Amino acid sequence: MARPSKPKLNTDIIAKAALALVDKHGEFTLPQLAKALSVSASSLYNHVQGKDEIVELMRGHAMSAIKLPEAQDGDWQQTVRDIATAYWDSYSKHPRLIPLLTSHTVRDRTTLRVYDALAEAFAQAGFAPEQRLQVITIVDSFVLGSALDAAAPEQVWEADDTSSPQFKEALEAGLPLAQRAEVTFLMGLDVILNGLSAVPRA
Amino acid sequence: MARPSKPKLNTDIIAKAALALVDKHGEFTLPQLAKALSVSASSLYNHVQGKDEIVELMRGHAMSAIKLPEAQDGDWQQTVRDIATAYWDSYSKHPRLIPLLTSHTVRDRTTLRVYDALAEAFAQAGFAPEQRLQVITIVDSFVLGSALDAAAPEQVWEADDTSSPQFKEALEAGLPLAQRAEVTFLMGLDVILNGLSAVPRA
DNA sequence: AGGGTTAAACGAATGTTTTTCGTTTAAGTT
DNA sequence: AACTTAAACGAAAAACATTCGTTTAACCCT
Repeated sequence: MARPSKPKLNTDIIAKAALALVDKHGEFTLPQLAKALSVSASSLYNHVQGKDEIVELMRGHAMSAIKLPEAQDGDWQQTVRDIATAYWDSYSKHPRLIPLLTSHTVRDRTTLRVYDALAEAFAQAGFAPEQRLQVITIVDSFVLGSALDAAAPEQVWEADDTSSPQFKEALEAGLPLAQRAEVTFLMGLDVILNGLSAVPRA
Repeated sequence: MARPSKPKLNTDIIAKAALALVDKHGEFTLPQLAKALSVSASSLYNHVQGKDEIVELMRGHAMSAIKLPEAQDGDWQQTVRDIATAYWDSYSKHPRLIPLLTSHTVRDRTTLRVYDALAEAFAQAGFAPEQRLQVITIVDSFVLGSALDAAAPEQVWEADDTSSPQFKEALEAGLPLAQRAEVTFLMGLDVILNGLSAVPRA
């Protein structure tokens, strides 16, 4: 087939199809993707540089859902909570994508806007520039780590005979998986926000 | 060549060589690894099931350095800090390994012992079993997220013209990369420990 | 001591996967 | 109308993970 009247592909179509594969199987290959799009694998290279770029596109797609709260004068804690939650929500809609993202550094604009918004909120909270990068990193690390945790299936922690009773007890008392990740994330976020409010401003 | 008088390989040798490759390049392939060991790729299969098992071996190798503090009666915060720091130290010695680990669930004993130790400390701190799993997860998520942050090269956050002034300011004021990751981790850990101490015990 | 089984290397071969290249032809541009 | 660019394709190259059959040393057992 030669050039079609209407292009069959564009980066958006590619990203969406790849994301569907990752959601379902936790990974994707170019032949798979090409098949899902009824296209030859080599055709993909008319739109992307290679597989890595497709991963980046998926990040952008997953992150595009982020609705950042507009800057508020009032409660910086609530603002940070809103940003971090929106961030986490986007990640956790596609948990199996996250492992693919971690090998790659961020260049996606939507993602970078999150840091902008956090920087503004923390500036408003009175953190000096030197501290600002640190507290942003702390929140970012926690969000990412929590999302990874959400990605891992329940059997992450398999206690065995040698495990401490305190650990086994905790495992048995744990919430059902469905809520666990989100509830724990929200609790951890509160813990961090609480802790941050006690940090002396340089 | 037939069977050699002295085996050229064992799982330890393989893990160490693979880890060296990952430290240097962020990934590894069996041909690469075989070459580094002056061995044919197929020979590796006499010692491991496949590539996945090599990743698990690397996890074990990286984690084997963890020195858990023996249970202390006194200060649970210090105990948790010691555990989390030891955990983070092990991870961050091989930052580029982490992305490879995140797609895999944990079965390594050394790693599981960390959760045992955390469970004991939090039990001592008065957290009920239902809360215990949550606070463990919070700390675990933060450690993992921070280690990932350490893996990302400095250009993680590349401000551009559209970035907020508060963010650019923060980037410029940031610590040099060498210390940044560790200092920020320790600060975040303190923030979390502080926040946790304020959580009402169920 | 000898005979049989296991272990550990190899090279060759298989089946994927990622990527490149040349070809075709439609769309857009001057 | 001619030229350039864009978007599909198939063929094929390059790299990877893995399997298999072969060789021979080491180990175990009468």
